[in-house]
Amino acid sequence: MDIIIVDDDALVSSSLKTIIESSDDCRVLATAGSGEEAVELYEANQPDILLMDIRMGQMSGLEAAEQILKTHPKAKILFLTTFADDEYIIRALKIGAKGYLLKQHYHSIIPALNAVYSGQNVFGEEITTKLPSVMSTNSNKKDFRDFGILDKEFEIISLVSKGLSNKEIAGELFLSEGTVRNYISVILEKLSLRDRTQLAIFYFNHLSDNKF
Amino acid sequence: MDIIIVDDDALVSSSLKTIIESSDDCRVLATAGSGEEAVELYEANQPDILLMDIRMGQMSGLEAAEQILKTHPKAKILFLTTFADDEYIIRALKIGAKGYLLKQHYHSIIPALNAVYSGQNVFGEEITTKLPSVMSTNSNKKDFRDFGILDKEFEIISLVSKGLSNKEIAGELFLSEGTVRNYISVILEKLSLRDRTQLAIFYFNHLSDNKF
DNA sequence: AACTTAATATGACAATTGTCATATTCAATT
DNA sequence: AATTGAATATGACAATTGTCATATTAAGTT
Repeated sequence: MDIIIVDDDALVSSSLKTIIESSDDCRVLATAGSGEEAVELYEANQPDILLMDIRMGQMSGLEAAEQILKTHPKAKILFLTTFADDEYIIRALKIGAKGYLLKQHYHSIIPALNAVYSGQNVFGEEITTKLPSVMSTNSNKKDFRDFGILDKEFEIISLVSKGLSNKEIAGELFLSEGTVRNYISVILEKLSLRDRTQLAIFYFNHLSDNKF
Repeated sequence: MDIIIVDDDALVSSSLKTIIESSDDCRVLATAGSGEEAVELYEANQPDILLMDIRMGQMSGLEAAEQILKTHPKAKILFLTTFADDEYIIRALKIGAKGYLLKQHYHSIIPALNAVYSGQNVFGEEITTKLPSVMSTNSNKKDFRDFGILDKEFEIISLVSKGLSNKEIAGELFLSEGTVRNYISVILEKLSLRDRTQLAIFYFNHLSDNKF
């Protein structure tokens, strides 16, 4: 299958090229260094797959993709980036990209290309867990520890996230209401949040311990 | 890589087996015909990938997956079905499945398996186009309508669930702060909730726990 | 024109919430 | 015994929130 690689870092695109051409049935038709160039090269070469970085100079990969898909709705565009950014995922999906990989996993690039070529959509491991409204099954307060959240604080967070008021939480944990308020105050500070509602939302976005 | 196939239709699983074993690096360790059997076989064989139908006799593929992932969080489970149903997508993602394919595409099964094996998540063509809508706020409207929630109210709910204050919501929707308060008051009444935090929780619960 | 309805707004009010500075208690450490 | 440091508490305060009763306005409808 024919592939075009787009990345503003020439080192990246050339090593990608090496990796990809190590597979018999992959050919790299060209490499581009910008979104504008990507559009041109796509027109000229009509590759099976366009493998493109998202963050680039002036025209982002997303914009380039949008433009290409406008004239070639069947184009298979696969994004490749270092970060798993929620905004990007959603936008990439909306635009109609065939997937979104992380650069780190170079050994999984070839299988991903094949899957896309055969009509599938492919997403890097970390992606699925980040989809809004979708939470991974493995619960962990490790995430919270990363923010310096203590066990007791975590307990309070999970009660807030069940919808309890301060008074109710106090009753539940045999603390005074004021103490609970203090805890929450500290928690919000640590997580740079403003109020208990944002806290609950944060909890739901980071955890899946949810049984109500 | 080692694979176990689960489908209550023996014809399907045997033809899948044939397809998969046509690839040199795939071995089918076993085939199961029910969710219960799938759990047992997984325990016994620890395959690299479990390829499983969603709709089956009494224990659905989703339930079986949930159970397996409880004890084997790293299990790679790939669903395979005839329908692209929103509910299923959400549920499968939430559980932690590695993907979701459509039975129609025989030729793309092997590439998909390879991609999953190498750590990617794979979704059939039709899936991705649905994902954005599934993730977007629109998808839940229906659920909320069941509670008599109007469009305008839903808009406010989703802003509350993003962590905005009344003032911010007012700014966003060009309403007065008081009006927003009134709206929320009505919403809480309709959903029998007490405050905005419970509302956000309710919202998130309906996103992720969307019906079994 | 008169009537009705939906959407929006206001003001008053109490309750809850979050912040902060300052205790108190108790256990561990020196 | 004295000191330290956590966990917990208190009170004062402002801001936010939720409730409610009551306008106002614009858009239909009769």
